Amino acid sequence: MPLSEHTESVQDYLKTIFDIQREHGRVATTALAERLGNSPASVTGMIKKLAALNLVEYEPYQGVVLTPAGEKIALEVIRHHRLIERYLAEALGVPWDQVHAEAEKWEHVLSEDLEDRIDAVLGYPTTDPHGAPIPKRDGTLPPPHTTRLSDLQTGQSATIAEVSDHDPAMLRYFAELGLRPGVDVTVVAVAPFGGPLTVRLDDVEHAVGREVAGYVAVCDVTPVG
Amino acid sequence: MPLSEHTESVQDYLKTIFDIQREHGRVATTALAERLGNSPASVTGMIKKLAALNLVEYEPYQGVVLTPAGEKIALEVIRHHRLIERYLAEALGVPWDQVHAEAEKWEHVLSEDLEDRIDAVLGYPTTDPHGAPIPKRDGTLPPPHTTRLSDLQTGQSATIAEVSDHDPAMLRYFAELGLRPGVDVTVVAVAPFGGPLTVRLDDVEHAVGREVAGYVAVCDVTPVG
DNA sequence: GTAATGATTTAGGCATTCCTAAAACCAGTC
DNA sequence: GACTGGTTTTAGGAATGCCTAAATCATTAC
Repeated sequence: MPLSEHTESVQDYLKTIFDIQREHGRVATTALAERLGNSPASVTGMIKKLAALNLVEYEPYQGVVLTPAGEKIALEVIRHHRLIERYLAEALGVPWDQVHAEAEKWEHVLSEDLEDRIDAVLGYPTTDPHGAPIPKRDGTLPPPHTTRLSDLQTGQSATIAEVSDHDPAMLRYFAELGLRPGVDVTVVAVAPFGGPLTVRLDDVEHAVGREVAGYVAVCDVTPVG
Repeated sequence: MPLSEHTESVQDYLKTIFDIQREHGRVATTALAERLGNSPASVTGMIKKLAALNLVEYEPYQGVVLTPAGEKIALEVIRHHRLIERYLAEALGVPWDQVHAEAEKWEHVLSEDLEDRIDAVLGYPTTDPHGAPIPKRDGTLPPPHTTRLSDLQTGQSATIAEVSDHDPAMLRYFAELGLRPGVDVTVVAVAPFGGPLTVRLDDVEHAVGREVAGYVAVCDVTPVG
């Protein structure tokens, strides 16, 4: 039953299914294959194994959904991942845009005992360095953010709440811009049809009042005022 | 060439071969199999692979010796292992007799960057919590200790230098006795034929002057006076 | 010198997880 | 209702690393 009973592969599949499921509901084989960097054929094979373990519900050609058991494990893996990201950034000074890859490896070797120690040393944090919430030990996770930068009108202000860490290049881009969780921004201009927008960073060190443009619209935000 | 080019299995084999080689010179298949918990047949198979990679010299029926390339990797793995043990004990408060198992998993996922950060946070330590020396980045490692408790005469004093961590049960036993690196002891009695001996612990908290008997003779020591 | 004993290797298999190529399926278009 | 394009699954295979059982080797004892 515990996390450590499953292979790293299984853990990675469940974690990724959870991620996609939060965005799209049912998880298609191809979407999963793309995110994992495996071929669709391989994914089909593993899906059958997960279904046999009662970790996902699988209807051929219809994609998968996590069972409660699968979701429980996914949340444990994600908790490990985000706690470690936070720990690497805070205790070891790893730049926040580089912690993801490292955590990807460490999440699989973290014992429950060490998880508790790290959690305590950090003072029981609630988010990782990208702003994503850390699941509680009991599997509790707040609902996803509902507003993105692209939802704002020109002139509106907001606080960056969470930055996606799926694409390393985009993450580095955000880091260079100074666009990280906690930063206040104001929308200066919006391209038509939901294209790139320009924002003013209100209180970033070295960049007060600086304006940046580009594909920053995918950030989750908490609107201000 | 770098450590991460090799599988965890290969890393474990090289590390273990290095360990045994330090004690016994040439490494027999059976000795390796026992230490790794694998069957001798499996070990033969892997040895052939290591030989093909030029990491060991292998003469059938004659055991193996590490090549310079193999030794380099072994020392990197051991450096990872001991640095992590030290880190777990010092930064996360893991009891010193329990760090080994945890480090066994973590050693394989430590990047060079993180190795440097951990090394710096610890202030560039030279030994792990069992008293074993941490190889330097360039692969330097001091020669093994030459004196064991069992080499001492009744009445002689010494400082515990290193405690073997191969057997978890024995390690727990040492921890319970308070017999850890840095502790000063005096030999009170010696059984004949190199059997168990009795020592007085001179400066252990809660145990000043306490005497313990049993198989404590395997500890490495630095004789005093 | 030969025979027994223990160490080592070979032979044959199994589990995991991935791959490519080919077949099957599904949905939207004409 | 058949076609077509994209999605998904099946079929067949490869690499890794482990196992047991059976042969082979080396050494020690007599």
